[in-house]
Amino acid sequence: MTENPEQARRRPTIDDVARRAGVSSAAVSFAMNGRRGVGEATRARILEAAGELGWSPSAPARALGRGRAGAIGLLLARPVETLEVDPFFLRFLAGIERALASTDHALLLRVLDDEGPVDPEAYGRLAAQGRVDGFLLSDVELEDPRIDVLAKAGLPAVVAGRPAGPCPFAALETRHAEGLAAATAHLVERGHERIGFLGGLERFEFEQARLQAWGAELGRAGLEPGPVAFGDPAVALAAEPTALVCTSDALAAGALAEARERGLSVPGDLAITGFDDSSLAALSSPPLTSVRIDYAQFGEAAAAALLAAIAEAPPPVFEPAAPRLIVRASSG
Amino acid sequence: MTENPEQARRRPTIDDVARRAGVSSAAVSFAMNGRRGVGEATRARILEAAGELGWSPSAPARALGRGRAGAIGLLLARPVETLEVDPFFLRFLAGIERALASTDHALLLRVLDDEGPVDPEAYGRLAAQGRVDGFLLSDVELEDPRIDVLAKAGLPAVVAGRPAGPCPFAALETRHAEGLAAATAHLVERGHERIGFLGGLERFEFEQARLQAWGAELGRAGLEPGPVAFGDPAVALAAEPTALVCTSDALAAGALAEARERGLSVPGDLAITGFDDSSLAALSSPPLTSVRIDYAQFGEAAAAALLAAIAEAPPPVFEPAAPRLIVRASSG
DNA sequence: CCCTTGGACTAAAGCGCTTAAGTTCCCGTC
DNA sequence: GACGGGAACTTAAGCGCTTTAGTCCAAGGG
Repeated sequence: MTENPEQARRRPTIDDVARRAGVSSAAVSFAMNGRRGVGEATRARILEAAGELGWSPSAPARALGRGRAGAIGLLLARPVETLEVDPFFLRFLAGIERALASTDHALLLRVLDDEGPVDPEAYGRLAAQGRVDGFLLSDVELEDPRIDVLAKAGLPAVVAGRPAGPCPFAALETRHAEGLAAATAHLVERGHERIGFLGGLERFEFEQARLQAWGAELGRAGLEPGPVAFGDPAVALAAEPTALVCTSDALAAGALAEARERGLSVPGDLAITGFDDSSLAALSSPPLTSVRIDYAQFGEAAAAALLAAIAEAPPPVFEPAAPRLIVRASSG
Repeated sequence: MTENPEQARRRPTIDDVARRAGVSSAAVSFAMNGRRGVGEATRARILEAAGELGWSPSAPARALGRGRAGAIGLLLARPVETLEVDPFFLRFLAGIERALASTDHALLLRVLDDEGPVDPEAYGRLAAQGRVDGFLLSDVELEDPRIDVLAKAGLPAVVAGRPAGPCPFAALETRHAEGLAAATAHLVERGHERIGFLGGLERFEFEQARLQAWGAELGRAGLEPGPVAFGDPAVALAAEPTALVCTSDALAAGALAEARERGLSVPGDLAITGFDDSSLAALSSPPLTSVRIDYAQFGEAAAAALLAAIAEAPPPVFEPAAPRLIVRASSG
């Protein structure tokens, strides 16, 4: 039966390839994994046989054999509406893919649509099932429970952001805070003296980092800190700043709408800067001054770092690109 | 060695659970898969043992044993900038996750950042590696090469959209065209007689479907078709329509900017409708009339259909929600 | 009382790889 | 000319499940 050459179409296995190349299956395995122990000619013959049969090693079998899933996990816990507005995620994702493309790791994505903090269970399950070899963490919160959960899971992880507490994993960060400082400095340069800050969700570490950057920049300029608000443009405008630094374009667009409602002209009565240079920035009116961070590079670096950690190799260095301030009409 | 109770911490296996529950590993397998052949009491004992050990079946081992990956694949081939602007993808994704959450299938995501059509290779590779049990196809193009590739791969697939050619897979579609017709009808009602159409990429089937819906609606109203353009708002405005139906909010925002440049007031000189009700719609000025399609429901249904196909079960019925026209200032 | 039947469970053979531990064979060495 | 050593392969034992083919036993039927 199993030797029947007329067997039904099934996926070829390593043995089919071995037979066709006239070697043992171990030789095929060696050849496919670039290990030494196979001669040049033999290797070529094996690869040719594999090509002719259209064979690729079975990922599950491989995973089982070497105890590695060959995949990494990314869990997102923001509500969809937030993801939609925020270009971070997709750019970061594109970067991850770029890093993964050269290896043959896959990306397991899980979008947890819940409100509130991530269900740490979800990580544990994926880890317990051996579906992934490691995790990428983004949207780090100040008190992030996921870090503990992952530490217990025994899998490597890489944090995209700067964890507040002690953290056993490698962490990468962009120069986003510097970008926010640049936006603030830009407004100072324009002569503003009452510059407010409008952030998103207070619990995210990056919001806090940006708040600090804003404060520090004002300090450097010898200015009093302006009003600070999170989430609500109305609150931000209530204190009547002459300029407002926002941590996302969506917030800035919200502030724009609020300003319009109050009869304030932008940038005349109120200068506004956004963040991330999303499509909103160029298309809103007036177009928003914004800051562009290379999140794709960030994603690529984070994935590369994770792959290195999985391979127990030294982590690659990450040189985050400088943020770019893109000045448009909203800041005068 | 292997019986050493003080062995190093490693993930528990089915045998550990079996031993603890005092049964064979087969019984554990049966219990975990809800098959008959284990008594109620035994089943409970097994589940308890599994819980105590924190054991979940290994996904790779399972995949190998049953010849199923336990994962589905979604490949995206739009350039990132497009994905960013278009809320379809994330909403669709959220829906998929909703469907997957109850089963224990994982989602393998691949973002192909290339320009141009999808590299069909990418599908083949994932299939050949046995990483996925089926595919979800979106962004169907008129002449879509992926359908042939997938048909050859021998894996089930579900098409989110309406394939133009013959297609061996189940296909689902929303009532988006109806939504575009509603937007058109809305403009007709407002008294417009010269209503243009501005689409995105001509090669997508859904753009064509919307173009047709627009044309049909105008016909129904006894109006001549207005100017048609793809991609470029400037072209759309050159023919001086009094109203413009756009197939995305980003296009509509572009048209808005173009109108402003030409000194046209919106909606006074030109009424504009967008599509998808993205964050852009509410935040641009004037806010955009738009159409909301329940893409999350769509994603959920598509994933459910795929899971059914994989299980060789009859496909669930999909009752696409009615599109909702959201009228805002841009249409008068 | 024997035989069938079916439910509860076990033994063991895969699934398609990887890899530790050989086995050959050849080459260089003293 | 025997011998050590290394490159090129092979053998076979896993990896952790699923599943087929039993085994065993109690209950029911004749």
